Amino acid sequence: MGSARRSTVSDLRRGNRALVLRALYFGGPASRQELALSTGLSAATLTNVTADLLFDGVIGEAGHVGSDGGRPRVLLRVNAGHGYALGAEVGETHVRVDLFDLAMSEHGSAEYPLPPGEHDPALVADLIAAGADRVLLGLGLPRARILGLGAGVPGIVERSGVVHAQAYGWRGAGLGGLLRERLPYPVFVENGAKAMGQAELWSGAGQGVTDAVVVLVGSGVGAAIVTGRRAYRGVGGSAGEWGHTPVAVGGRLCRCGSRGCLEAYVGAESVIARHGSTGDGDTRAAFTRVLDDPSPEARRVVAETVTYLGAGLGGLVNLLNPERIILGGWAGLLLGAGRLPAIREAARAYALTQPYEKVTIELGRLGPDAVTAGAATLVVADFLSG
Amino acid sequence: MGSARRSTVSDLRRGNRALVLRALYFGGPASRQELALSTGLSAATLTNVTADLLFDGVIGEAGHVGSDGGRPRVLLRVNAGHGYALGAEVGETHVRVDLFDLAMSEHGSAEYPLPPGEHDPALVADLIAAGADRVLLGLGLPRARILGLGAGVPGIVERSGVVHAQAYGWRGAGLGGLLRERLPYPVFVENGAKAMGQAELWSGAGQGVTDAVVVLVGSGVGAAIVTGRRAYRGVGGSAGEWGHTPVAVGGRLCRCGSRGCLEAYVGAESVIARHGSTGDGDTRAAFTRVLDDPSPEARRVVAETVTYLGAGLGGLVNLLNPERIILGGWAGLLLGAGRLPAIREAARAYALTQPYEKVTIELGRLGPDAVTAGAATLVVADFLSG
DNA sequence: CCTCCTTAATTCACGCCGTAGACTAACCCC
DNA sequence: GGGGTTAGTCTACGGCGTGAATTAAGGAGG
Repeated sequence: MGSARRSTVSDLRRGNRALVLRALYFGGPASRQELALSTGLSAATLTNVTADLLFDGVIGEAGHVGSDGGRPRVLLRVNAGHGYALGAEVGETHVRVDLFDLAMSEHGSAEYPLPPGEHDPALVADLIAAGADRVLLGLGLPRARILGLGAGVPGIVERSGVVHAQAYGWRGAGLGGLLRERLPYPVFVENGAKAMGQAELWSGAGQGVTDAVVVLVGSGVGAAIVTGRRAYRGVGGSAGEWGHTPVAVGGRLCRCGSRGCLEAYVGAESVIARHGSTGDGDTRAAFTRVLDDPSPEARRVVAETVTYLGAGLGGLVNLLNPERIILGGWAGLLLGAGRLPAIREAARAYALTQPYEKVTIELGRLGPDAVTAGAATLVVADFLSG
Repeated sequence: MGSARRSTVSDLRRGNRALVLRALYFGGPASRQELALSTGLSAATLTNVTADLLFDGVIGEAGHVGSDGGRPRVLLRVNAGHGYALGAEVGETHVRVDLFDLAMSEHGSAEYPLPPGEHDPALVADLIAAGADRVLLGLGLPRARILGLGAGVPGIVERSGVVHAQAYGWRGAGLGGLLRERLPYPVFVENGAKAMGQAELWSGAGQGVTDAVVVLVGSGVGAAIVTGRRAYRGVGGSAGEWGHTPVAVGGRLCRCGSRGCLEAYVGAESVIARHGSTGDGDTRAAFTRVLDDPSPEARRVVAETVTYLGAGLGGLVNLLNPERIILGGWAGLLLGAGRLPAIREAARAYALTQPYEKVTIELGRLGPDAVTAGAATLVVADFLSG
């Protein structure tokens, strides 16, 4: 953030409107009275602002609340159906688009397969646009109700929506621009893992928390650093590349070419390889086999994985002093399902006492639509701040 | 940051006033014309706001600038002498207070020794207050010109000014409160390393940069993560504990009790110990001897140190994707003086290409008053934002 | 049923703000 | 010294949030 701009007197209104809206969105139903307290605005202003929001249908009344001899307070809440956000996921083999309302409830889904190895940006944009059209078809939503579309993609996303993803051959693919040409509503593009991390804070294991790190363990290892409920991007949009943090200088060779990366110890494929399993194509099944294998050799590999993961987490706790760490990603969830206490213990061993006491380490709670939900939160975040 | 509050219409003025002031402070002298462009405010508002600032003496005119046939532009600049900030440093053996003007030029200094091993918070607060009084004595500054005092202290500082520093036996020392009881102007307390990091961005090797990591290598190893020109604190104020990031799981024993911490390879004492020097008390001299020792054994130790430091830096680059990394701390400066290219090369080897291309790794530029200067920037930052 | 009390929400007059557009100031060139 | 050009100021206007007064909506007590 360079310089927060606030200039005209009507920006003031916009800002206060957003302030009230956010208070209602994240703080649940509340009366004008409570809102005045939590936002610091005067009762008079609250009447004005809420009148605006009510008129626009953004919020609605939600019953009264008892009185001790005075006029009862009218509860207000965000009208979940006032706006809808589209969330898209660009995966290895498919493109998927989900429709969410403001409460992040899903209202429709569309999925198209991608031809193997084919990730032409224009084709991807076409499929996303087609999915958006299809998912909206039949619902009869006026266009004004569609707040926008967020897309979660692999690789590094610059601020403008330009994407770099080696695996897809994208070197500066202008996906944001391509989507904006095709869609009549605002478009947001973000790295899928970062979007997912934001989703965990909005509707998963990080509800109520504003600063956290969401750790994603799959074949690769990554992290989404979330501050102020928003994914931290860094200067080029690549912040959160956690997998290639050196945890054993001169250690195991990593697929990135370096040595001793965290991913070379904790990534699913490394675990499988260290166990000596043959890659039969189904990484997930192989990983589960390692976890369930009772042989001492397998137990050693798993224990080592837990140790390295804990070391990595300890480093994160020390460096970032987050309020919560959320372990996710398919391998992370499988590993954490039975071994979360051991992971916590390993993290404690490598973290300093002070910051470790402030953090809670939890498992991610979001299902398979985490990426699309996260992408949709980009849209909702924009709606809530402007 | 939870929720940015902006409510009344006069907060709007305060915000715009601060916006203009910051533009002038960080952007150097500028005409109203240029300010209108850079802040987005209208020319009329700029006249109003600058008239206010001129009236208060916060800014002043700084000559005219040529014209190509039109009215010449009047340059405005911050009046460095309008306000003064006190910066205090609480060291192992002394307490020091420096006085800075808004341009961060030093205008006076006072230093008191601390009795060996004696760090009673009330005593420290007394000495800081005495130092502040002494440094102000004779300058005849009206109290309104003193914007406040910032204190850089060891350990973990909570938001309220409560300090935890094991080495000093401070467990929740209420230094902020103690200072506020003694001083008639605002008080800010922050970890010394974080304050120093902020200083490097304001007047050192990070000028013009808003997001950077300042790495401090001495006997201990730490980092100050600076985003938006402010030190990142984390949830409990302990963010930036970089020294105990595991870089060699199961490796060398660290004084923190864990194994394989970065500090156990890069910290000055570790370097000296690996070289086999005897600790003759003067760590600095011993460290320099290792650096200058031409023996193959010493060269190996130094090369190893560079490698581990590079690995750590690579991890930071990947995780945080900063715009700049500034290497500081006495040992960091000594090491970097001759070996910065090697350190950069080592960092490149452990960082991913994309984020490494966005970062520049530089040596810190601030001298011995870095901590007091940094502490004073806390005061100035407050002045500039409100 | 009516009155009094309490609390929530609204209305109203006021002062302040930023802006557009008209206007003045200050300089250059010829 | 007149025309041209650009910087900065002045004025009228509409919008905002606020405090104080006012209205709305219920409970308690008789």
